[in-house]
Amino acid sequence: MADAEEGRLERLTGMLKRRGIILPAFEIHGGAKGLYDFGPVGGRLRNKVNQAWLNHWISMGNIVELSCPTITPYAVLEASGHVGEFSDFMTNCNSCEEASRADTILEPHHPNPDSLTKSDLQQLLSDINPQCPACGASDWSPIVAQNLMFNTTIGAGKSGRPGFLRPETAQGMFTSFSSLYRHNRERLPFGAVQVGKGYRNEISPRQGMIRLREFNMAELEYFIDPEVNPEHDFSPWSSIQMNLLSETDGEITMSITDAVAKGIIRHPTVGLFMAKTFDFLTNIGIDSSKLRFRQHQSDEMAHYASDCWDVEILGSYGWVECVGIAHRGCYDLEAHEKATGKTLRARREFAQPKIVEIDGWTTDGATAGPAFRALAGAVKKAVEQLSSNCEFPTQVTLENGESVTVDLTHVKRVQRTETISGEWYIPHVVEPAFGIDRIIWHLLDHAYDESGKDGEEYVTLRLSESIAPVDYCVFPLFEKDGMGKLAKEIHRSLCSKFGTVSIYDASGSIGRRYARADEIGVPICITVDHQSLQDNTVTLRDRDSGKQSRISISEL
RNA sequence: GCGGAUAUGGUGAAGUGGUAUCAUAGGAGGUUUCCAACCUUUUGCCGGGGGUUCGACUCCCCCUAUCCGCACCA
Repeated sequence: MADAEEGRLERLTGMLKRRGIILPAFEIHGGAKGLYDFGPVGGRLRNKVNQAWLNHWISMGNIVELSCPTITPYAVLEASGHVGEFSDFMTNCNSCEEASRADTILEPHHPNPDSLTKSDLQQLLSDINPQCPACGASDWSPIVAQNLMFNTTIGAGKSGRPGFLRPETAQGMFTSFSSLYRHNRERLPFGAVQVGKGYRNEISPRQGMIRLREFNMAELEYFIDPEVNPEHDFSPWSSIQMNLLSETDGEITMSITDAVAKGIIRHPTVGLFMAKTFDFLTNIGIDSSKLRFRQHQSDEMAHYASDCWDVEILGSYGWVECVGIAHRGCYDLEAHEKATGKTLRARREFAQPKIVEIDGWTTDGATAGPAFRALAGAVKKAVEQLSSNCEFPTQVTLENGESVTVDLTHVKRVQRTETISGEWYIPHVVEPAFGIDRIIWHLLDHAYDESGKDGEEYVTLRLSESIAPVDYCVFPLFEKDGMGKLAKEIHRSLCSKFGTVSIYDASGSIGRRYARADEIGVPICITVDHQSLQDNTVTLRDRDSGKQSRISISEL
């Protein structure tokens, strides 16, 4: 990176701190790695970005907002695969306090200890009781899962259950599937969104806002029927050329519309969310020339995913992944189904009901029960597999390999016609996942303009009006002669409007006040001057053009 | 986690074994009829903990944080 660029990064970081936008957290106690504050200006900025994001998706009409806990029971993240995929099992030597990976110290005693569950690993550790590689003792503390998730205990003492701070917001939306399904009148497609905190105990957070231990994320889970070919209207994006980095075609410039038509984007719904993500990011002020979609390589994707595109944004740290849009198949709902035994499915009605002739056998509980006792259940399963022309008595083989003789007194003929009107299936999910902090970083990076006027050093933060943290600054040209009083009245009246933030500033020269406002990206400055006292008008000064216009106070 | 560098007002920097200088910013007052002007005045700093020393911001050790490589990044 060029030296000039590095200097810019330092000046930008300094400005963000000085102006109360983004600051290292807990700094008076020495700070904490990977944790940042959004300050008096940044807090509002973050909130507006979150709101813009929520509104963007909820306006689709079939997407609802959820808010799930950040504290998550162990079982939930075990089902999702995070415990297994995301952890190392650690144990401490009780003699020398040295921490070791349980699978590593058991390697000589098991072909693949990495594949064991926690309890199996604990069992093996207790059985073998290997020597500590550091001190030679054989005294190990119980195995604990240690991974990128922050673990905690839900409840106190012996009744406490293990849990984690969530590493993503998605799982709460999967576990709420039944409620979502009912709310949406059992009709797909529908989606759920959630903005909130996620936590990952990164080994080494870096690059300021880019890798955090506690971060703001925003995820959308969009549930679809895999057998329905969606007909999305891509016409709004047909003439917008996007930068695509395709797995097969490399770097190309093409509209989303064409990329879906050509199959480069493998699923139309993934394409739709890519297009809508592009709209969102450019609407809030990301420079579209510094935005690209990068398709995951097949070996880079999770095994269950069929297509995944990252949105990468170019900023002071190079190209950074800020959004991931993944087709996750039925992986997540299926995983929670398996773990809980609950049904997480949607119903699909057939165009024509299927008529099924059932002709076979089942057991007669009154006779088979006493006859087979504990085996009766298995016998019933086996009998129901028999063909309709079976003759009794007959030998059936049970699940456990045992063979029993079943005669006619144990069974009943089943003959009926069933009409099956539909079937239950596990919906597929398309998941756009946004790193809000990274997006905010790039908004600031792209908006930060030091070009100034006449070559002087002058900073303007050219934030989009939709996310600017402060909407107005109100200045009296001078505080005397009643200008201060009138300006304060205007300021209070603006603040009382829902969702509007105004700053009153009477300190320093007018030029200095404009400069302060420009540095935090205030789009409009309102100045009360002598004429205001005569005719109740004020000047509006536009941040980006510097142009002034005069309007009546009542029109504000 | 490994290697290297760094840590001084809000920000950016200078400096010293005897408590600190500069620029800028902030507050108050004055001046000023619209883009960091000027005058007066004022506020505020040696990351934390140990050690050496009569005395440590300065030297040594540990910790924390920041930056740069490497490793890690579902």
